Amino acid sequence: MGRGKVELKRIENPTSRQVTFSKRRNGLLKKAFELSILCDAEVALLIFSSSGKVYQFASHDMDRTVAKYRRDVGLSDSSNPQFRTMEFWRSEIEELKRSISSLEARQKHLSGEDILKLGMRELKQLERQLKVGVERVRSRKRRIVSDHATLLKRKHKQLQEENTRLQKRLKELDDGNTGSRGENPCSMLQQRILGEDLLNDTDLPL
Amino acid sequence: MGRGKVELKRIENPTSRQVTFSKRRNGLLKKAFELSILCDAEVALLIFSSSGKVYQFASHDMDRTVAKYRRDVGLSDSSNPQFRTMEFWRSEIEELKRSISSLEARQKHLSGEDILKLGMRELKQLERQLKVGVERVRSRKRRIVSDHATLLKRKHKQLQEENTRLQKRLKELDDGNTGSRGENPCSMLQQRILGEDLLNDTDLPL
DNA sequence: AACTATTTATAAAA
DNA sequence: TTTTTATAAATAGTT
Repeated sequence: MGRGKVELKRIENPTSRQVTFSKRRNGLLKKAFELSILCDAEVALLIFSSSGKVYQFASHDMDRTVAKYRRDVGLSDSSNPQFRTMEFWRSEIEELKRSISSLEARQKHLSGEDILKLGMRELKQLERQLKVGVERVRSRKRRIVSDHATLLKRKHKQLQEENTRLQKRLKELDDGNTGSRGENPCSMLQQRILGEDLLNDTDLPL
Repeated sequence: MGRGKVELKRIENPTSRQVTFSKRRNGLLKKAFELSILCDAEVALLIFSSSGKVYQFASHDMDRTVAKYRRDVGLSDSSNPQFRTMEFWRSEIEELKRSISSLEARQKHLSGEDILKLGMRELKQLERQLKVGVERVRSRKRRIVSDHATLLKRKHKQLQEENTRLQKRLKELDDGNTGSRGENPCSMLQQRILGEDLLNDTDLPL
């Protein structure tokens, strides 16, 4: 990504190596951050410049992530003195994980996934529940639209009133100053400006 | 870098989150590797997918790099192994609880509850998803009924064939032994008995 | 640190 | 997942 391709080997020129390090380090840290957010991943990144300076990113907590890594990869010292306490927590966690599994299963069912093993009775119940959900969502949507329409009507009325007021005032001025006929162009201008102001927050995000 | 800009927040769609994770993970690992080569840096990268799978890159050696990091940064109490473990479990539990909360919230939304704070866009998406769910459930129901009908047809055919066979045999016996005419009541009996047997498991639980 | 011409990465779709 | 394609991002070389 740049004026030229670069081959994958240590950059010999110390200056450009330093510059490249600075740029790419930032890029890498940024991307690590993005990955953790976008994909809900746990990411830990350690970078030591050749001069020994540290740069780091940890989505959760460096120690936690490293501990997790050690657990997954290597040694498990189950002969720990506080093994009992650990066991307690472990079971606590197992229970939480079970809760999550069942919630996730339910979630899938509600999305119509993983329903091959369900019987007719469960399917009917599921369909009923989904219909209720759809109806509630629709109802809420209707309500929002309706509320918004009411708001628009009110603003519209205000606009009309203001408009009438303005035109009246202009006509008074016009009649008082000159005998010229026809619309005063300023009335149109005023109307437009006022309109833009009042309409500022009337957009319904669809 | 793609067909569209993407905002920095957790990707809600699980499929595209997985796809994105896969791509970006590879990208991140590649860039970590490149940085270590090009700039002669020591880089360690740990990535845990939300499903718990680990991916790692270490230009030198994970433990060495982590140890170096601890020397530079973590001189605190957190280097105590027991403290670390405790912290690890604590944060693990907190994260699980957070997951449960968010799953429960999502569940409520899918049931049409707690949707007052959702905007029009979210509501639309929710409705779409619910409709997809309903359609999938209906489709599955249709499939079950259809399969069941097929099964019934097959059994029915078997019954008819068996019936024909039995009647023929009875007629042969009848013709050979007596000159009496009319249906032999036993044929009806046989048919019923056989029928009950074959129909044993043909009930569709509705 | 800024500026672009280019190369890369990747979002969306298949 | 992997491939393809259109675009968004990153960044190499330059100022």
